[in-house]
Amino acid sequence: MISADAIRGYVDLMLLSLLRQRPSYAYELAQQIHAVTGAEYSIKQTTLYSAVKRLEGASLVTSYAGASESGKPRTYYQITADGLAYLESKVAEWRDTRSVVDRFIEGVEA
Amino acid sequence: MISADAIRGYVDLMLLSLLRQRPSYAYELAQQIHAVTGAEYSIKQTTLYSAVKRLEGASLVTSYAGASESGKPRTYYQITADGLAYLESKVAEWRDTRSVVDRFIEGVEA
DNA sequence: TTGACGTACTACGTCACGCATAGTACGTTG
DNA sequence: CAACGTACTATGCGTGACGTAGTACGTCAA
Repeated sequence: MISADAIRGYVDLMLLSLLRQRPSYAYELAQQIHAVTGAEYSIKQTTLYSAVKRLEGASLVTSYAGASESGKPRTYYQITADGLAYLESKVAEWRDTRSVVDRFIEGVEA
Repeated sequence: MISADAIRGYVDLMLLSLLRQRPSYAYELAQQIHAVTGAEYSIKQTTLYSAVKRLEGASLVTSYAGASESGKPRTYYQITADGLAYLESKVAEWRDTRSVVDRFIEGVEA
């Protein structure tokens, strides 16, 4: 199980990387995160909705109303060119961070 | 340059992994972090002091007064058995998180 | 002698993010 | 007709890294 603290700062990266594949809606994004992490992390509803709003506010995604198979219509999110660029910069930063943290834990048994 | 957001949650891990080698004091820890990260991350004084206090409060490190070559005496920090165990669990969590994030960014150019 | 510099801290406040808690609302299905 | 899954919104909290600021001590150069 991955804690919220451990994943903090990478929710946006996860969401944008999923939206890079194709437009999606909140509920599906949550399911995909659950699946991709092998159930090690389940994003909370509030986290997810506030994250997509944040992304939309920053023009990294745009939203449009789409039909749902059942119930209320859903809001689909689509990555923008800015969002893609942001994703790429975050990925670069992630790779830097990863190599730095790895350098510290060399030799630590776990 | 690694942002504070990217490193957030891993400062304790960095500090404990340094203290695993040998006892040290705040200023030296800051210098080591600067060096190990290749100057990509410089921990701020306030961050560092609040972090070691947090670690001490959680009994993950203990402190003792030691002489300094110049100026005021310094506080040395030493990792405890609990601290070592905590470090190992954090390393395990880091490895999980790392593999999860990597899974998301597969195929993203940076 | 003074003042810049490096070292060694402390106090206080700010901000963002992930989450807890709670509630609304709609449609299908048993 | 109630339970369930889906599709959200509102409010507030805790934590951690940081900004800003100040104290204090010693050395060294001008």
